[in-house]
Amino acid sequence: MAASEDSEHLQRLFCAIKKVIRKIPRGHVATYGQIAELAGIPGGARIAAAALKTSKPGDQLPWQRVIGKAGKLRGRIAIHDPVGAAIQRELLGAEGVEIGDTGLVALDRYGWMFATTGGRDRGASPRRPPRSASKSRASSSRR
DNA sequence: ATGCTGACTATGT
DNA sequence: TACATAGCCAGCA
Repeated sequence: MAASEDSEHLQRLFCAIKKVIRKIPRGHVATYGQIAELAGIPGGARIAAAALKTSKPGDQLPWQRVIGKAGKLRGRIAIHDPVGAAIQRELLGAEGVEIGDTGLVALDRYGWMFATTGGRDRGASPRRPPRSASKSRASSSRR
């Protein structure tokens, strides 16, 4: 069974990753590491990325919901094609995911299994309107 | 068979 | 805070 194991292993890898990505509920986003971990590949964030890269738009994979741990929209399309980035941003916004002015997604609010499982540490107000009246820094941001 | 790259992440300076 | 380097796993040259 070793021979077929390899094939199955590869198939299972991509299949698991795709499955995980499809499991991402609407209005939420997940990170590569999270997806890889759920797919059975802890630390294989690049594998999840590779899976998306190799996959095609016909796979119904909501790659838009897959972002970096920093909340930054990653992706060859988003980087190489500014139009693609705009599309991703638009799609996420249509799902209810709001993006900061700098293009950052609030994982604290939209993070998959992060806001749903009540991950929030301490009552730090999960919903914290990010920027509002910038200009005056100082303020209490942090803490 | 060996090595580099890559849609990442964490740590160090 | 920002840039640079190391670690990680799989695909591809």
